[in-house]
Amino acid sequence: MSEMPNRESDESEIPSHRYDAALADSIETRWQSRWLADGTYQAPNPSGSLSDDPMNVADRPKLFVMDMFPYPSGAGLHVGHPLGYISTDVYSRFKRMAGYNVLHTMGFDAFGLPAEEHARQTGEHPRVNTEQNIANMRRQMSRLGLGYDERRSISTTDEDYYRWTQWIFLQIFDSWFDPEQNRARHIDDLVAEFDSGERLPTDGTVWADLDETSRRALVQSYRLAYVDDAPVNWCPALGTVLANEEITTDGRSERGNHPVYRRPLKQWMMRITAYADRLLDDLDLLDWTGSIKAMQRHWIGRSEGAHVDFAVVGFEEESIRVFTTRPDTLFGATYMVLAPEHPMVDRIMAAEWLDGTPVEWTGGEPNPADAVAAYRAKAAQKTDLDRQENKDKTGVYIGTDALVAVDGRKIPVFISDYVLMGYGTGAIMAVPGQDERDWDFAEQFGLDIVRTVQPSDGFDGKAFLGDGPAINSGFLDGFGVDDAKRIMIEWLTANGHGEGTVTYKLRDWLFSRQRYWGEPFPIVYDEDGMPRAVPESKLPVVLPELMDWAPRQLDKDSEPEPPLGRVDEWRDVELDLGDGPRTYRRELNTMPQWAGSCWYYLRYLDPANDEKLVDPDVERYWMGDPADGVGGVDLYVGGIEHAVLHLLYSRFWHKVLFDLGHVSGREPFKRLINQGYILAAAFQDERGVYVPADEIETSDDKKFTYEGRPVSRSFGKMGKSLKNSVTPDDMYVTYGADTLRLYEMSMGPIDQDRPWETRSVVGSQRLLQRVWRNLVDEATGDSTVVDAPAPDALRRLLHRTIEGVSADMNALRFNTAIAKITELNNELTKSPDPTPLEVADPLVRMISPLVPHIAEELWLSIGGAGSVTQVDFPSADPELLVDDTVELPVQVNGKVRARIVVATDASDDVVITAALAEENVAAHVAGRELRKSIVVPGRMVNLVI
RNA sequence: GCCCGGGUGGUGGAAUUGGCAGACACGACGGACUCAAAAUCCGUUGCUUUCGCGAGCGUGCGGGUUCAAGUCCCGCCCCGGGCACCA
Repeated sequence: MSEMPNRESDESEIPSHRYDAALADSIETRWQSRWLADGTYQAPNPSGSLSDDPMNVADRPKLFVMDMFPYPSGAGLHVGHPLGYISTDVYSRFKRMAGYNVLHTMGFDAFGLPAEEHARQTGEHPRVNTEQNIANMRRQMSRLGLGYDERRSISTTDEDYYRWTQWIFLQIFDSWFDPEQNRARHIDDLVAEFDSGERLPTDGTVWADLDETSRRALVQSYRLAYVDDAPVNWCPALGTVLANEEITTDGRSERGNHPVYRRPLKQWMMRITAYADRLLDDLDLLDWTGSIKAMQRHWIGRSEGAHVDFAVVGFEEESIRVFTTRPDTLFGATYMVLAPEHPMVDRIMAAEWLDGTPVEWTGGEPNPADAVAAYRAKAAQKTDLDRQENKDKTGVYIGTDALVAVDGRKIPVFISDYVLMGYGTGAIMAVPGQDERDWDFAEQFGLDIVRTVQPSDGFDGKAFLGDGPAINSGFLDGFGVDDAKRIMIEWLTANGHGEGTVTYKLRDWLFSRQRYWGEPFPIVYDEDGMPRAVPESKLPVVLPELMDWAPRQLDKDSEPEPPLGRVDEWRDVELDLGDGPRTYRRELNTMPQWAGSCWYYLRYLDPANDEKLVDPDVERYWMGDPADGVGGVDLYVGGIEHAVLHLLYSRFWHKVLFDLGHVSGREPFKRLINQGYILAAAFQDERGVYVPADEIETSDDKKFTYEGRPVSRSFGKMGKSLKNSVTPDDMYVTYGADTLRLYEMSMGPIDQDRPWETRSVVGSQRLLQRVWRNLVDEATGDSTVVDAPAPDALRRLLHRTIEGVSADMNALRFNTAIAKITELNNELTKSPDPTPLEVADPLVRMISPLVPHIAEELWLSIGGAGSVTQVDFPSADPELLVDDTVELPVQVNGKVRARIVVATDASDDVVITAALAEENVAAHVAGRELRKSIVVPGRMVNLVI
């Protein structure tokens, strides 16, 4: 205590050892230094470099608790950011005290666009700024008392880290997906199977007849990471291509809201579609919320149905393949639609309109070719937003008809933009009777509408989507939808006109970016332009220093140009890949920001290992779960915004690593919680411009003004854009970090959004002040705790509190845990007697996960040994949880009329007799006959008259 | 349109299995202490009614099941989030 600042009162009469912000500050900073020096939060590994104390592992169960790591932004934290971090910190501390070996650390997702944009503005290299920001965030987090194992912290931009990101890429590159075994295997296995003839190439080529270059090209086409010349989302303003997931629904970039154009480009892709079923099915194994599972299921978009082939009249060798979920409605198909950009359109459109072609089918053009060209031009001009807002059906006939195999009918073929090239086969059979979109189109173009399912009685809509007996459907008539589907698929298969199949909305993952600040690919190209892996021994492929790194400002029609192409001496490299030293050209794209965040949890486990990604023993210990073989991080907390991107990519990589034997379980994150956001009042002036929320004046009649002018109030996510941020530093100055932690945890359930109210923070400070005052003399700073037995009632309350707080903390219900602690402390406050050690000791242990600094100080004060972060959490004596007597509410006809106190083990008769003896009960019964009486032991009595 | 959440005092929220609705806190009001203020401590605080005891009403709305419903069932309304011409 000697180093405590002397704040003896002069005129003011504030006691010198009152728990206020200044005292909190001195306690907090002192303990933070101490924890750092002592390595208080270090978690031992079972083996390897962090296995300093193997016995600590041997006799304790493990728990791996993780937050979604942040991007090290330059703006610093506001009080909304650490909500999740405090939750995991409290939970980790509680579990550590409950006997677990807890791994909890924090890293930084530091590659990505904002660092480049900052560098573009300042001329400073991204690495300089990134490292400053990381240092600043580390400082802010440690000031909050977040207990991390700092030895395990990583940044995705560390060479020692991205070396392994590149290594994983090579594992994926050197793999293919075996559909029979439903798993990834090494690419050499594929070559061996081709060599032996055990497997035949799916493209119909004969392996033995291929030369070396063709063989290599064939193998490329099987890899899980492959180069594809595919239509991509090109964003000239950002100078890069973007993944589908990074595009908003109105066709703009999620970052910066810039226009995005579709264009074909050679890009790296990841074959995530191969894992669609496993990504879908294994969701059932996870303890995640329903909504996030629903989002992933929807994103994967599995849909069962059939492929059906339609012969094209006049083109013997062509057939149109469609995907449908309703093969049972084939008898009701009255026309077909191809996507406007479907490659078959040019081959099968007619030269001339047939006589009698309705003029509205021709788009007013003299021949099909002109109609198609005009329609395509018009469709290309529509933005995705137009298509969403205006769902009127448009299209043109291409002059050609197709044959419905099942009954030989001839039906016209249209193109229309309501059919999307990117889903199914880009072509549909249109069944207006059972599809609303087809109905609209058929009405628009005067096409036949045939119902093939009998609508239910009273149905007065258009297309009927429900179940019912098939009609107008030949051999299907009378069957329900499910049976009819099955029978039709059997017929299609038997007659060679199609087969049952499954389609997904999930697309392969576009994996390359034209950026500087990202992981370089460990790939070089030979003179044939074929990608070759850089040998493992040459990793990492280090990102070259580059001052002219900024992306060019490009226009819509320009070629994307990767910044790394400007470093000539890096671009060309001499390597020996087994056939002598040769010159190769490096891959110049970099990986997307998702790459580093796909696997960081694994590196936390064994951050210094330079032999392996992670030692298998260490991985099994922290990730393993012998019970179900699923494995994974025990608790992962982060924002809902990563519901499909990060969490789907990460699961995909983990499954590949699992298939290849590098990890022991099938899933990376066993339990996931999405924390809510902190909302705060935001104010807009009459122009709608946000004004600083901390300069608003509130008049007596609840009107808000800014600089004398009226403003309107709303609530939104705290942040810069709404000008409603509150910084943690302000809170430290006024209250201290423990108060801030306590307030954030007491606001409500962890997964719920909550409005910030600075004026309410004082309630949390008062609790800490009362706890302090119940244990410490404010004038002298000495402990007032006495070693005397607690009164029986207090002892029983203590044990009930211990029981409740343990249960709440286990279930991450920190708000109710705090309420229970408050109740116990209120009893101490009311009591004129000094606090017995019997109560003070467990009280300090109980508050320690929530408010570790003041807990350490009080622990020292009451004579506790060591750090309170490492002692046992108190446990309740079961005998003290039951009382001899219990107070029961007495209801008459369901309304409470009195309360009685009876023995806990009183018989029903005794309870009813006691209830009837109550004056107010007797008055309500009023001599009427008791028809029924219900006694719920320990809860209540209900008398029915 | 479809799929997830949610709706409880002036405010944030509590009620783990159908069993005392409103724990705990903020705010407000009253009191003690003080020359005074702050801080602290004590008390009141869902609405209506009553001097009081008490009584009536009350968990978005309308029905239902039950001795008993915030909780279960049916039908709606509103708010938030996600997806959306996905065949």
